[in-house]
Amino acid sequence: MSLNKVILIGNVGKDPDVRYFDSGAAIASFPLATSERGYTLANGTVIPERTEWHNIVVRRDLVSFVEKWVKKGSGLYVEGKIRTRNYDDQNGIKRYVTEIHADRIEFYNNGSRPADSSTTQASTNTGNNMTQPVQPNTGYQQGGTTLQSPTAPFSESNEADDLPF
Amino acid sequence: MSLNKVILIGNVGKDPDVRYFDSGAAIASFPLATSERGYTLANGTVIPERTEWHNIVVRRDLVSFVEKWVKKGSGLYVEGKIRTRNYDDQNGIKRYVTEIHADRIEFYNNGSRPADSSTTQASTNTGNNMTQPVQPNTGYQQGGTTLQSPTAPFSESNEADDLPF
Amino acid sequence: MSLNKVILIGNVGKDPDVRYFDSGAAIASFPLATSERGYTLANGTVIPERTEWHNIVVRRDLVSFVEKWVKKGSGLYVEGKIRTRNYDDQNGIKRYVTEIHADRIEFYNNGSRPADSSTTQASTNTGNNMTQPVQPNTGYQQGGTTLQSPTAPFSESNEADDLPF
Amino acid sequence: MSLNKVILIGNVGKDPDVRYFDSGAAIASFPLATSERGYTLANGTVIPERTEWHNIVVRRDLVSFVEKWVKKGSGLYVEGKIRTRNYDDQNGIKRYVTEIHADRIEFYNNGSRPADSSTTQASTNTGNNMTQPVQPNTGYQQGGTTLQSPTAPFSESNEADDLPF
DNA sequence: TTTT
DNA sequence: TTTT
Repeated sequence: MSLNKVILIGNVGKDPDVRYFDSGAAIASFPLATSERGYTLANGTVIPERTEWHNIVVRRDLVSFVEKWVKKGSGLYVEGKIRTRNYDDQNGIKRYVTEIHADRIEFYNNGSRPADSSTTQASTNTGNNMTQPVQPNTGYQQGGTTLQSPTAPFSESNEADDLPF
Repeated sequence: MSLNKVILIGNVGKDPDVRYFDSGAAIASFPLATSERGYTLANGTVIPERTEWHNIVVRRDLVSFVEKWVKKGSGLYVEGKIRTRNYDDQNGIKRYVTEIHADRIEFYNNGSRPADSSTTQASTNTGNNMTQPVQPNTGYQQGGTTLQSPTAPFSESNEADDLPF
Repeated sequence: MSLNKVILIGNVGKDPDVRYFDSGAAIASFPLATSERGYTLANGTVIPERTEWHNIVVRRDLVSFVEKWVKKGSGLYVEGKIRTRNYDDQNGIKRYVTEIHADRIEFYNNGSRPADSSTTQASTNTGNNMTQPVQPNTGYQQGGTTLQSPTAPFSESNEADDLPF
Repeated sequence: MSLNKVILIGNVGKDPDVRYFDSGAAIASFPLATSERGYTLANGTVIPERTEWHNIVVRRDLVSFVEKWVKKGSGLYVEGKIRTRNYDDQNGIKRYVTEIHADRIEFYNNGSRPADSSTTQASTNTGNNMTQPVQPNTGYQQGGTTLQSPTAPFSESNEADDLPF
């Protein structure tokens, strides 16, 4: 009986870092900022704006989407789960990093049109013989039965799960 | 083992309808629109934009917040649950209406400042000796106006925010 | 700027109804119950348990998963969006039905093992040369680039969107 | 334009740590485990069960609820937001800790009755002249103990539930 | 450190 | 390091 669900809307702090492995697996990562606006209490205390930075990690078929479309400054909707991994730093001390493993990423309109969870899947599932827009109509999500093709066996994606980042 | 959770971001279709009852109870309701943007398929088929209208229902202490701040056109973040009620129409036929009973409402910036789930509760808890902004800094959720009582001033809660634990 | 997101955990009220169309499109639907438990107020008033029924609608690649695994009584985690459609009843009166269009379905352990959003996608993305378990390890979700195969063109899935159920 | 939302269902790893400050502020914290079940890939690779530990932090009026009811082993539903804070360790090196600041906590039935987001608020708002159950009927959320004031008894809010609007 |  |  368990659920681990994260929903974020925020802005990308810098261009994604994308890495490919010999196994064929790939991983992308980038920082995403969410902000709480500041306010003033009744007693005059000023609570300043506060920005939270999230480490977004992307695997499998989401990687190519991120590599192609996500840039510094992009406004994104991200769904995923929390994962904390640990590693030993240069002093042999165990350190922890918490990341958001994304299952779904959508562009969250920078001023223009609305986005919706439904549209996303639809317009995503294209990208073939269609002329690509300068910005994607929508987003992307993990999943899909056909990922298990011989050229991208599922086990690889999961081996990547054990990589130290 | 049950969960019934709805998260919406959209725009208010018309000014809320607010009703008060002899019992002291109050209820507010208004339509909220969420939109999926349209797109064009690879084969040229045009899928038009689609707007979904949700009946938002508000009770208890959220009512006064809605009455005061929510207007036609307001951009809102709404959390709640789905409820379908039925009634007999003029022909004695049972009819069903599905509504979203809101547990939490926040203003979702119309172009200006960001909002965050945390800020909301804070700046909501106003209504005392504080000069009211023209638009609320934030939103509201079920429960909690009385946090800003003299015995538990809000600033204290926030001082705790800086404690190393 | 829009979001329409529903998260439900509940039990299936009866075996899914599955329909196939000449276009190749398919649709499955079933009722899902979520329950609020009853309680007694301080003044002695008894608030009884309340069950909410949701109309779950499933399309595309989720259909075969549902047809194969989902049964009356199944405990499910469902993510999706709200959609209200209308039709004219036998008296020519416009009637409305609100449905949850599922983007993701997972089995939510009936007493046994925990489920998690991540696991789900993983164990789902198999189903090839693997011997099938009596009950799936997990669930399923919409998406996947390769859905747009010639035998299941995307436009068909969307034509189904206009069907009266 | 920002959202930072976490939804967890899991089990408490040890009894909460509760601290009170001179200011009157209080804070509670405890670890919560979510688990992904293991599975076997088509190629025979065994992916073991994986447990994720979350640091839950609770403030304000949620603290007393946690102190009273939450124990090691408790099955909880937790809603909140992600926050990462940093501090300098004994070697003067900056370290980071990511925590989930809870806005809402509910008991998630250990085998028995269902829970629902609505019920929660209701049965929570007790703590007056009512005999307390051994385990709370439900959960709690930020804000709102004072709803059960004489001028706004909870039963009234619920009578409104039956009004045709 | 929890649960199944 | 992003956005407003």
